[in-house]
Amino acid sequence: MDDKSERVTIGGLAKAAEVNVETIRYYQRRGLLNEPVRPAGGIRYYGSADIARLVFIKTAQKLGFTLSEVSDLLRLDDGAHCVEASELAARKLHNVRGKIDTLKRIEELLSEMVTRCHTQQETVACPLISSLYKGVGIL
Amino acid sequence: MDDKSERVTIGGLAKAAEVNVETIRYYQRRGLLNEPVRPAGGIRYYGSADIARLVFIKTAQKLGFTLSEVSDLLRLDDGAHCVEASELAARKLHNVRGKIDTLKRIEELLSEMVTRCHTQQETVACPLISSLYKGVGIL
DNA sequence: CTTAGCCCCGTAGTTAGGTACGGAGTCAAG
DNA sequence: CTTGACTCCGTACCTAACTACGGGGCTAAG
Repeated sequence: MDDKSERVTIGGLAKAAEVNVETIRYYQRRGLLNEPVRPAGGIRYYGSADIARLVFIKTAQKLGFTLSEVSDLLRLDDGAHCVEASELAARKLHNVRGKIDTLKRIEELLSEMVTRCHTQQETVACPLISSLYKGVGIL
Repeated sequence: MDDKSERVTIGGLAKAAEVNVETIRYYQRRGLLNEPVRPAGGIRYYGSADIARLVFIKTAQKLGFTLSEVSDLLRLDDGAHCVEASELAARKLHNVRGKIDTLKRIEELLSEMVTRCHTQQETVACPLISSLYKGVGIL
């Protein structure tokens, strides 16, 4: 049980979680990660729970949660708030679906413009530039 | 030909293009819109070309172009650079498709998590929270 | 015991795209 | 000719999530 993942310095924690040292401090200032007690003029030591917490944060971020939402999720991590947590995720999911729809519409528009530029037959002006001046309807 | 869209003040231009006056000034500072000459201690007047330019900027932005890309597009608007413009759009399209793929993957993950929380049968811990601690593979 | 390499802490800067503020000058209606 | 709305200009502030810097202290290896 002499695990090296216990008793690491902030630099070791940063390496283990693949984040910047400054990022860790930033998370501490934001209250996402707590600062271990500092032994009177010494340095702070971190353990595997801190690494796990950083993994949690990074994962949630990858899924599109903001740091303030990550705070909320961490507060809901007490074994009694699964419903609230999943509601938060459901809202995020809704939000993600909206973004997908918007991006699909953009994809349509862009690919049509690119195609028209490519198959430029009789056209005088650049179809892409003209479209931008004309504006796009739904968006 | 006494069109009101000629000779409008910056406030009128802002109203016509539905942007903030400060935004117009910001675009001028960024070189996206030029400042008409100011008649010695008087005020500047704008015309329909300026409105068109703002429409162009807003449309390009909606399609996901950054203001610096919008600058590029405006520079390519001389009737001789359709190819370059469409290449820029093609890169953006590629980029949009990448974003869609990522978001679809996120959608999958989130909806699975939400479902597992909802149909929580024998599980002890919240499936969502557990997943966040475990991390997600591809992303 | 020295010294290189960390750690601590506070503050400031970065990117993107604006938004806000404030004092001085100007324009147009009444 | 006054008054109220608007313009001009510079500078500062905003969000989000970091990233950088710098002076001073501590720690571990040789």
